[in-house]
Amino acid sequence: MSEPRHKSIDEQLAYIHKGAAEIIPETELRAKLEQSAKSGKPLRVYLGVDPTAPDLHLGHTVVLRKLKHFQDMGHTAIFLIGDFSAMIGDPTGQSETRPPLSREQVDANAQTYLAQVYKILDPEKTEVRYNSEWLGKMSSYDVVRLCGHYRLARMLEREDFRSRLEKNLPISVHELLYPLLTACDAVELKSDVELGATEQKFNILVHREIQREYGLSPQVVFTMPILVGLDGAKKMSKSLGNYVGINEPPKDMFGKLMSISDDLMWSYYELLTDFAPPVIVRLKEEVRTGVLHPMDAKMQLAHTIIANFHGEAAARSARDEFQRVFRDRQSPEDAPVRKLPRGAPKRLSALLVELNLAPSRAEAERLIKQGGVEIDGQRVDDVKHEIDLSRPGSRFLLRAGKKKFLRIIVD
RNA sequence: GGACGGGUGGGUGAGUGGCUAAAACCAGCAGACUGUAAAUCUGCCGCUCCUUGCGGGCUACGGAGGUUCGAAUCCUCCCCCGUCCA
Repeated sequence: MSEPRHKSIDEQLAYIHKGAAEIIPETELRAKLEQSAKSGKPLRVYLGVDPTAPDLHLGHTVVLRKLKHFQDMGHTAIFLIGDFSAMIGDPTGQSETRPPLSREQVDANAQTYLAQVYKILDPEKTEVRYNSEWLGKMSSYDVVRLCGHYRLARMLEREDFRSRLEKNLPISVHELLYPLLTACDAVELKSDVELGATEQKFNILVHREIQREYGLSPQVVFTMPILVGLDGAKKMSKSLGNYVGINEPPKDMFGKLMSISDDLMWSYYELLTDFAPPVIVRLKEEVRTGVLHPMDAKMQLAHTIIANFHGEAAARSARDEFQRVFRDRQSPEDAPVRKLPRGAPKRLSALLVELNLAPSRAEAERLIKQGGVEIDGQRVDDVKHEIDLSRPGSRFLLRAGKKKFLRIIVD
């Protein structure tokens, strides 16, 4: 471990502050930073995740990026994989007990998870832990003791529980255990700061209190806002389909990012880029006064985010491609290629389903009828249209809807 | 354990024997307009077959049986959720 080059406390705080939703208590963070500077002992900062959704999207990166900020300043970033707590599942309103993940599943998930996380964090400097390490060893006696440290009334203060009680929705007892068990992580890790999205605030606060119960110096609660998804309304999530995956091809990322609303772009600037706050303010002002076209601001945003994950060159080519296809209305240069076996003519609608461009024949036909399908730039709205698959080597460009292109080659 | 209320399409939620593939709203999709933005307008929105027609078939209102020419709607049993009482 090389000696970290500490910035001044004020500089650190300013850097850390960007995008933060809440820091509780703020004064304690400063005190801890000062203490750390004095003793040369880095702060222990952790982020806990359930390894249940191994495909990361930009929403996950908000908090990861914050963890990286701490790491960049020489503090210890701890990435905690909640392999044990995942089987309880964080209360979500429809919570069910999930079957425990097998060791193999956990390992596999953790590997794909980490591979993605390391696109942001420095693998050399990241401490990775699994909470089955200690939670798996607890006896029921330990659990009872743990529960003794917290009151039901406090537990029911949680917004999610309260609203479910009000709405007469079910709350399972095991859900109450989630914040308590994960508190053991904070105790075990002796963390100074715990990061999380705002929806984790309650849990992290419980962790803080339990740490105190166990005689530790309580951690600082550090929350980041939830990233709003592409629809501009709901939280970014895979199930809502309003997400940008960090492993997606640069071109897809570009298209998706360009489709966000102008208003939303600013929170993306704040939460997904390292642009300094004053720079963002200036951009915003330029757009407001008409000096900068909002689309150009958005392109810069998309470019910056993509460069983070795929590098500068890929970002640039995604941008060029975007302009070619959507501004200049030319066909995409490198649409994904699909080979089809030679054979009898096939209905276009059947082909769309076969190629996963439509979920069902009915929808494929609808798409065609409504003029959403093009072959080599020509709209095809005849439901009965058949595709000739008899000549080997023949090729055409198929477009289904706004964004989906496939280059078809007959084998 | 008892009393009562409830379980409808991706979501909210109408519907109490046929006119209901099931109102309405939201979400979603396509087209127009654009900056592949937002807003707006138009259309679509269970699956499937073909002769693409206000066409045929199949599946669908927690589950399983039953009554009926006909059931999301009535009956029986079961499962699940909530409230109150203990």
